[in-house]
Amino acid sequence: MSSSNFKHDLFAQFARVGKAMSNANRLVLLEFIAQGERSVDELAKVSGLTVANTSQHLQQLRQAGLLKCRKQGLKVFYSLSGDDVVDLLDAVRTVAERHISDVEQLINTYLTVKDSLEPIPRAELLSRVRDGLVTVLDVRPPEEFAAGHVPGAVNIPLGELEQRLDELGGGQEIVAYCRGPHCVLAFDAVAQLREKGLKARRLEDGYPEWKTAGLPVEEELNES
Amino acid sequence: MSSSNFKHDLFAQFARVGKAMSNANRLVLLEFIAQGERSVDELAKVSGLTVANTSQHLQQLRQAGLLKCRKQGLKVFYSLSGDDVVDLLDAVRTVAERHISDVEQLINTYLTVKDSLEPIPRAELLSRVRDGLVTVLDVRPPEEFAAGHVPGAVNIPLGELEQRLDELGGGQEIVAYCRGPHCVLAFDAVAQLREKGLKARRLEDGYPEWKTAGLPVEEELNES
DNA sequence: CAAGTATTCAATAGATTAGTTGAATACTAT
DNA sequence: ATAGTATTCAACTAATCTATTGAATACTTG
Repeated sequence: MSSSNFKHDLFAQFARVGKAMSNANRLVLLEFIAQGERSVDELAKVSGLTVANTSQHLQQLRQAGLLKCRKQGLKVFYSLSGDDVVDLLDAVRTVAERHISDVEQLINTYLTVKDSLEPIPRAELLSRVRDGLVTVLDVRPPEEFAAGHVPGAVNIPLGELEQRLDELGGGQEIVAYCRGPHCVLAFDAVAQLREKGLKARRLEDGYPEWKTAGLPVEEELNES
Repeated sequence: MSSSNFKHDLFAQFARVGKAMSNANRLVLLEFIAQGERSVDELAKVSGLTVANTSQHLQQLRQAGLLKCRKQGLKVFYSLSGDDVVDLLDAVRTVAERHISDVEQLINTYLTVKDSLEPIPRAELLSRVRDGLVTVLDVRPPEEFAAGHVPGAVNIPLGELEQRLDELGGGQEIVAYCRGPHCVLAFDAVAQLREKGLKARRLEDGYPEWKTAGLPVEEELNES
């Protein structure tokens, strides 16, 4: 039967996408790349992998159709091959969150205060920002912030949060966000702020999701 | 750093979902189960795997949060753990279709006539069915048809299509659908019908997607 | 052209996965 | 109880995947 061959071949192709997402390190890489294009050595640094290993993972992701790359001079920049990849990442996260009990457990164990896990929805944030009711905190590194961020957000990288607490206004609720829905930076930030007695929550998703949803974005050509 | 452990653990959980979808046979099983709950031996039959092997794959899918199961008497019935799994499957398909060139190639090679690949969108079908402009053909087995189908659809399983061609009305355009967006049955049906000189297209998606989209469904309590 | 840097390639060892086989378990019906 | 059926478990081999290492390639700069 030729059709059963077709079917099997077709599903084998789909499985390549699954296989690409079957490794924690590759998912970490994807999450970073979802911020915008990144070079191999940047990715190796942030992921803690060796350069050769990073390169191999990136090639696998590319062959599975999740990434594209662009060579400029010495460097090769990888980026998502389309917005559908962000959707795919979110679909994976959603299923994992809802149906794998270990995920909920993990998040609960990590966050000392249980309700800091309640994230604020995107739509709600926008209106509250306009009303000046909340301070939006972007805890990503300045480079990422400069490439695009939620309008009106204050950029304080996680490492500097403790010293720069005073920039966060007086007692107003703070909404922290970073890369993706489960980027640890935002979790850490919320945990730190709450330790200092401030009202803090996480944004429902991260920057890539915000952007993909077509919500307004601010970009800076010269870093502040 | 406790946070990097958290991050790694969390992504390892997400990777479980990817791993579950990293095997062609498991994807085939998922596609069948997306129709409705199925017992292990049914699934073993349609997938062509041994029962033990099928059981093992099903358990992996369950541990990854994609399936749930229910025991009734001797049999164990597996079903998707939620609609989010249908979304996940679609996200995988979408990425594969758009970004893996082999997929396009495969579909082109399989379908002799190139434009039979152009599927008709769901919304368009509904209005045309109401106007009586098209005949909708459901090529799934009668049991699946009985469990739910697109309103007004004619059920002719693929094997009987050749003998029952006369039931498909006079020269009207035929829209075939079956399980999922890439279920081979629909491709085969379109190919067969076109060979006989009939106007035939595929529905954009399959029955699970139709149902998940909240579109009207017809169910039969006693099979026709 | 030579030196230096970013990336990829190739080879390898250890871990993980897929599918097979045969036996064990859990339930039903006689 | 006993026989029969559906499913799962356990053990095993072959194949595949991950991370490491060291070398090769491609490009820029002096």
